Amino acid sequence: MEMKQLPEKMARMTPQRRVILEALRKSGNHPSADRVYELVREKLPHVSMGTVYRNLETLAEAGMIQRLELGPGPRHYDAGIKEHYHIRCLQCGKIEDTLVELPSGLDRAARIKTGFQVVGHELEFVGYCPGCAKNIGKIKIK
Amino acid sequence: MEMKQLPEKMARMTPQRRVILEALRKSGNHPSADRVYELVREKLPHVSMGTVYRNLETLAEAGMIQRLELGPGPRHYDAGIKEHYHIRCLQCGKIEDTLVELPSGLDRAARIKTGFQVVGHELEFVGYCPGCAKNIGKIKIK
DNA sequence: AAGTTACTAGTAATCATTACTATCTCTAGA
DNA sequence: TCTAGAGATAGTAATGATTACTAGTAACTT
Ligand SMILES: [Mn+2]
Ligand SMILES: [Mn+2]
Ligand SMILES: [Zn+2]
Ligand SMILES: [Zn+2]
Repeated sequence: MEMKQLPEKMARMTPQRRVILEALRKSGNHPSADRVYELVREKLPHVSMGTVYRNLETLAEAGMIQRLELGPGPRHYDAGIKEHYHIRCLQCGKIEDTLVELPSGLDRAARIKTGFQVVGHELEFVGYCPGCAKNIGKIKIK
Repeated sequence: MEMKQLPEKMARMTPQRRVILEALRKSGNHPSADRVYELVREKLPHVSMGTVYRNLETLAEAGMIQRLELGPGPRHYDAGIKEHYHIRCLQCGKIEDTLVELPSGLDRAARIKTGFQVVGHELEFVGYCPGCAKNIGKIKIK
């Protein structure tokens, strides 16, 4: 009897995959792949960068983590999977959750305006985190 | 007597810069740098990729065009500078304007929730364009 | 146990972007 | 008008992030 326990495209929960998922969950914030790599290496010194990328991809594909594709620079990952938005500091790059709500009919409005079959949306706020904000103006930007 | 006619950081309107701006404006859609490069080369066969990147950056910095940093893949540019949102086709990558409105207090709400000094936000819808939507399901995705 | 598939480490390759360098061009005085 | 910068350019090298490839290992199926 065959039964599919793990999501599509993820046949096995390997040690590497498990540690990568753990690392992301414990990190608290929204690390990029190479930050996850650093964390994972503490447990698995021989892990390869490719394995980290591949598994972050696989986990995201399976809906167990979220990819954050917005903004410039490297991609970031999020252990939180329920929809929520983020704010990014233009100075230091920090990414934090932003618990604001959007009107529910938004995607429907987009479908009506564009004729696209709308799957969803991505939203990111940008600004300066408290720490950086207090220094803006004091520091000369280059 | 010194007088600054052009926006900060853009001292001169060179032929290359002008053609790049023209190309973006005439393109209608939301090209990436290397699409702009193709278009510009029709007028200036000897233009270099670096010039295209540098000037798109400069023009954006000067507020004459908009950079679209959303989603995966290369950066895109937009001759339209008033705030509006976009939708991206997950199949073919096409980017179109989406004329929906967001509640006005949104950035303020984000500031209150996060303590960040909020500069603005970026929003992108994702889905399937009419052309691609009608083929989804018919085609085997690899 | 054997065959099959998923996965991994290590490395090479690719893609998008930025940096560097020598040369050119414009412009503001002298 | 001449000239010294500053600004810009073409061409190329370098970088950063990600993906692809390869040969070997581990796990599942029968
Ligand atoms: Mn989050
Ligand atoms: Mn637009
Ligand atoms: Zn900051
Ligand atoms: Zn499409």
